[in-house]
Amino acid sequence: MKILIVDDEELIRQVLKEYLILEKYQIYEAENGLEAIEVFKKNDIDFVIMDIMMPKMDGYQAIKELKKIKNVPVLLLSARNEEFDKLLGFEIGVDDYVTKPFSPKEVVARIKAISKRNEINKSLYVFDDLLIDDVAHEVKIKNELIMLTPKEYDLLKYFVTNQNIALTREQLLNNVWGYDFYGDDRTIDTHVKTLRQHLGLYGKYIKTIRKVGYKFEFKKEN
Amino acid sequence: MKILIVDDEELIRQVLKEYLILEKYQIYEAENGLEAIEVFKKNDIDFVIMDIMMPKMDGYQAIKELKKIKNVPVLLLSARNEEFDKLLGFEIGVDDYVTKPFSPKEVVARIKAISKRNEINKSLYVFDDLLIDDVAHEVKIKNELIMLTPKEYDLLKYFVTNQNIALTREQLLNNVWGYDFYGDDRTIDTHVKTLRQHLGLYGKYIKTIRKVGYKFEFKKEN
DNA sequence: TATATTTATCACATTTTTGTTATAATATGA
DNA sequence: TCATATTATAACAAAAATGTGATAAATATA
Repeated sequence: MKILIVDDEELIRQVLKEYLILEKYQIYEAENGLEAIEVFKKNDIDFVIMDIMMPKMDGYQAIKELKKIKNVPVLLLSARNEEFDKLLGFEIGVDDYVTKPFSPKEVVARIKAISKRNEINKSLYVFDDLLIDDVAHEVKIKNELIMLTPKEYDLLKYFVTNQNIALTREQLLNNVWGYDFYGDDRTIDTHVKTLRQHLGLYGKYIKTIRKVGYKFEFKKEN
Repeated sequence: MKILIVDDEELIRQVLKEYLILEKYQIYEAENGLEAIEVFKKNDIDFVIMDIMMPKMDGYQAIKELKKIKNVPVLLLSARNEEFDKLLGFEIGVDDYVTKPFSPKEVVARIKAISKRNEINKSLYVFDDLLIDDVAHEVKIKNELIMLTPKEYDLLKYFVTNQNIALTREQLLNNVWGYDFYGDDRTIDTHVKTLRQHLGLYGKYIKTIRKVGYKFEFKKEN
């Protein structure tokens, strides 16, 4: 996980960095808001630790800009409670905050908590032994990697992100193949076939809905 | 479009909010039924996501009250299927539901689906223990899946979307079979027969109207 | 460019659904 | 009540939809 630390005090950045590296996080740094946006654009940052008071562009502004690019969790650092209070009025998406002086351990603990909280947001789908990890772009059954073709993967992903919804062939074509695809409906059937084969036991969770299309519906068996 | 999220768990509200904001919806929140009504009165809400189990005033009550003020589509969140079953007796206007734990993406997809439908073209029909969920394209009786053929399903859907209306065979042929169907009238009878069979106890709610056709009319017993 | 992989389409097999027919059951009205 | 009209039912053949395997076209990769 890539964390971006934004603070004008080098000492603070350094201390945090040390602690976070111990936790296996990958660290990026920035001295002010403008720099933060630069770094944020270039790297696929997962988490931002942001100071409010900074030269050039302050934390408020920076967070607003960052959120436009990608919605990441933000932990705010502020010198005093009053500073933070001002922020509340802005209703920027801040996930948590600590006031200076803080203990690095507290920061680490809070980052972990926030990360857990957003786990629902993660692109990880688990159906018993079937695991679809979209970040890693891999599918596993009983911890064994399943090799899917790109189309099969896309199709599966669309199915699991639209669980329990009857998907028409048209919908599937539009959303998996794209609106510019003018091929045959039956193409889907073939891909569903191969996908089911690859999914083995889990293939049956792709239900056929006659005259309509298909539906992914997982029901735990006992 | 303004969506009101009513749930006592902040995490759930937050997660849903994040996803729905990405879809450009304007979000309002409430922790319980009472608060929901407050917020609902003050703002011109277009859609409500409602949890059943809440302190102070539960979802049942809240929906009833809200519907008095303005008839908006409601998506229900419920912890378990049993909770939802209880609701069936109430015949409140619920348009769709998901059971926890749900995927935020499914909720978004369902909201989109419901929004597309107009008043007449609802997605969820409930008659006591009979449930017709058009998003999932399934029919349940006492929470048991009923297997219908495509024609039976279409026929049933046409019946329930035209409740209490005597439908001539011609109407049924035109609207369920299509205007280009030039077959026999008796075809309907056969499909009504099998549909009634599949609906078991609920089959009787498809009334025969001699010399005319059929009518779906549900009346709560006792 | 050659090779391997992936994708789309076709043709045929299999399964499911549908419409029709014939016959039974039921309702209606004289 | 009975004759008649109308609907319900069951069986079955025809039609339609989906599953499948083979193959050709397209695309990516070395």
